[in-house]
Amino acid sequence: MDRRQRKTREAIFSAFTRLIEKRPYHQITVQDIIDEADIGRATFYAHFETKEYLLKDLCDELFGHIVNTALGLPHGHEHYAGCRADESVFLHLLRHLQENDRNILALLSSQNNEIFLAYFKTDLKKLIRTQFADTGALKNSDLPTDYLVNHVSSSFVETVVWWLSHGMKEEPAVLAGYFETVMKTVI
Amino acid sequence: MDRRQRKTREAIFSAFTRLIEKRPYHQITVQDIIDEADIGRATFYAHFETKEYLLKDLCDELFGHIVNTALGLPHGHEHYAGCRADESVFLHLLRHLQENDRNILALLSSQNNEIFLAYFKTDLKKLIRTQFADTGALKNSDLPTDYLVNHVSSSFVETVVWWLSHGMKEEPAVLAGYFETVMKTVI
DNA sequence: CTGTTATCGTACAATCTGTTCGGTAATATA
DNA sequence: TATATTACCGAACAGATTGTACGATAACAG
Repeated sequence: MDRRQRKTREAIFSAFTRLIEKRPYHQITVQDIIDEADIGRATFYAHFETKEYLLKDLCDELFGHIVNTALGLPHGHEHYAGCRADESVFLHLLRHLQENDRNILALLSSQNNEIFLAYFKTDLKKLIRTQFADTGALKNSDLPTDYLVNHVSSSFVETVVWWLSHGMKEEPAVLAGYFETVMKTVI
Repeated sequence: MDRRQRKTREAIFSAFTRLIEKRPYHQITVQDIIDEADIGRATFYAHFETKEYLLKDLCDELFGHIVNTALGLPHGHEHYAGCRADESVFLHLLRHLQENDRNILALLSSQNNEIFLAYFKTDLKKLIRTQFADTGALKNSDLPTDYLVNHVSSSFVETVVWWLSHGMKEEPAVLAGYFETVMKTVI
């Protein structure tokens, strides 16, 4: 990839992130992004068809990375340093979030979180399915697997949101404890 | 309230509902609503400051009504006819949803559901708080009440969405059973 | 019957969108 | 280093949307 392309793409991501921390997603125009990134109009459209595709690409990068480390798969980067073999996937994810790669927490806790959370949940479902459902780690096998996978993923996302909205007062281990308590019937 | 005002307001709600069943919320313009409702431009803005306030008012009407019947409070209407005294609040809500007042299910299952679900969840939280948290019906009192209320509300909303996305194949009683199973640790 | 007011129709400036174009400069490659 | 490629710029464009303003009309309440 051309160095100019990389720089422009990064400038757009960066500008978009900066803006999304300030105001809701749907109040941000392509014009705003262009101004903030200080690039030409045509250049933006050469990179992203619409604002929505920009959002999608950013989320793919952010959540794809986090979920892949949880899968133990490399993603162009080394494995997360503070990882311990014996901790649960959920604690692992929480620790990773706490590191706040690329200000991911600001995005999830901003007024817009619904939009980012939808992408987060999608990636999380894949993780839960391969990590739990496919390995037979779910209790209540009389309930539909789809329902259980969805329940676990949604609940974890909601746990993270609750954590953020209260200022992340709890340690990751404590929060993981909360989550595992309410999930006792399922996992 | 002036009869003309009532008619216009209803025409706007109706047009908006019809549109939202066809395409995503953020792809609907005020212009579209004006055309569909067949009213003057200034008339729309005399009723709603923005599209977002229209959404809010509609949701207040829809979910406020449903949640209030669950609370046993009258809301300008008589109590839900098929109500049985011994059934759980959740089963009651599901039955009420199945009746599909004002095409509420179309809204919740449309591509945009996130927007409506946020309002649904807000109203549901109030219900859960007064119905369970304040009456001491929640187990795990060592976990923060906020966290538990949020968990129950979110999980119920997710259950409804899962139900809708699969064509509502299950009877309300069966679905309520699913929900109560995964909630066994909490309620 | 009379005063009030919701609506209409039209018009308006301001903004945003997505595309086009020729010119410039950075880049990859040989 | 020389050359061909390509990403970027900046300006311009039509089309659509937004929110507001106005007088005229007709429905409404008392």
